[in-house]
Amino acid sequence: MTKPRTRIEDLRRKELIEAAHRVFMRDGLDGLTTKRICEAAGMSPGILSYYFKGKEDVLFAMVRLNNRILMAAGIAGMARATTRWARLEAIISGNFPADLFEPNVANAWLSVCAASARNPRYARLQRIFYARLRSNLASVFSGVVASSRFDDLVLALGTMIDGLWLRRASGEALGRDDAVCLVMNVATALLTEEERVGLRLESPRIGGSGPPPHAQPGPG
Amino acid sequence: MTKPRTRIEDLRRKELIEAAHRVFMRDGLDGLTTKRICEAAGMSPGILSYYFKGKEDVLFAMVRLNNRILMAAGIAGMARATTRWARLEAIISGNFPADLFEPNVANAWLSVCAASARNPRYARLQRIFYARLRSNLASVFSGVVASSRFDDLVLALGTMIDGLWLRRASGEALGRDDAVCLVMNVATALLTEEERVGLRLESPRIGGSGPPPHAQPGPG
DNA sequence: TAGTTTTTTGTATGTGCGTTCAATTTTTTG
DNA sequence: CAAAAAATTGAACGCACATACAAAAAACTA
Repeated sequence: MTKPRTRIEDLRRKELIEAAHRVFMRDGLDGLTTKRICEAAGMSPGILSYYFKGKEDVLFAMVRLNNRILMAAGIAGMARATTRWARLEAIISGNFPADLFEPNVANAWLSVCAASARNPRYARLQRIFYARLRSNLASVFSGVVASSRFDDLVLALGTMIDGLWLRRASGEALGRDDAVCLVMNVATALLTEEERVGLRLESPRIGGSGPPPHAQPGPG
Repeated sequence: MTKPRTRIEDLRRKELIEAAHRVFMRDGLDGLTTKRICEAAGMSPGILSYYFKGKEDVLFAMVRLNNRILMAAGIAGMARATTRWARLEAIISGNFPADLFEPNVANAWLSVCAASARNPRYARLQRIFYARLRSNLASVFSGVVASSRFDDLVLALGTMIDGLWLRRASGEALGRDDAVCLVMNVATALLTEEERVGLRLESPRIGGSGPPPHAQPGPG
């Protein structure tokens, strides 16, 4: 045993991370200061360095929380999917959670994207997300779409999802339903008639050796 | 007459803006400080406020320069296009200039996107760019593609271009040629056979009442 | 309750930033 | 060339930030 962590320690950590997340959503990555975080948590400014090594630590934990929230929001629809096509719809739909696909959230995510170019830890989180999307789509397409075309398909859908989030950050872009619709249209157009039939007819293998049926909401 | 601008004044302005652009590309938006800008221009730190009202002014001018560079890089291919299809290819291709579709440039652009959520001036520049892409695509599709489908088409292509730039910022994404190829594939898939034939056969109206044949490279 | 540890506070410190400005150098003018 | 104007310098200022830390408060223990 190295450390006997107290309950209060974990609690304060969580409170600070959640406070950071609130400030992050409200003021963006630039407006995120230690003082504001502590203020939002109802604590004294010095408390942060007692529970964290520094600001970077809180930031990283906060981005992870953000990712977890985005992911959790998307899982719901997956369970009800009984065909591959429905599963595809659930994945796409899960990438645009109704209450999260909003300008401020999108902009926050965008800031992290921009920052991850010079921050390996963020870049790693992002890679994990992309990999999960790919894995989810693989569970839909494998056996129906030729593997040679699979890469392009994943890339096109993923890129489009990213682009829609990016535009959402500007505030004047498509809303959730239109975004889902657009991606589904593109997916439909990219598939052959034969493939579309295959996706509609076959039942998905649930609980098999394939990847877990987790939605992959939000691009980062 | 309000101001008798000297030659040296315009020259220094230009030098500072270009220096800012270099620093911007090298250190990102966060690493862009007045000191570094002046240093890159080979001048003293105080010079900046002599030629500009403040840092924000240089920043804005720099983003405009960045846009102008991106635009200029894409015009080339347009002139040689003789069919609508070739024009479409030129527009898409022009959105990924060979020497500019690089991680650092993409990341710089991404920073501006993120910042434009809280900066009306940046947002305005971005809107102009989107409008121009739409206008360019309109000159390709009008008369061949039903206007009811035009919006979706523009949106899909524009979003995909944005997404590819976003991913390019991470450094591990598609290169220029693959990006162009992917967007063209999507464009092909979204068009009907009839429309594709129409685009290939008809000659584009150049110098007509349509929009100018300017490429629209880079999303912002 | 008295002693000990844990937790919280508020202030202090150092750093880097944008900006200002009087002094200095360079250029222009008569 | 001398006087005036323009251009440039480099140091100084105020500010906001992340962080450190001694003092105070609270919680726990025996």
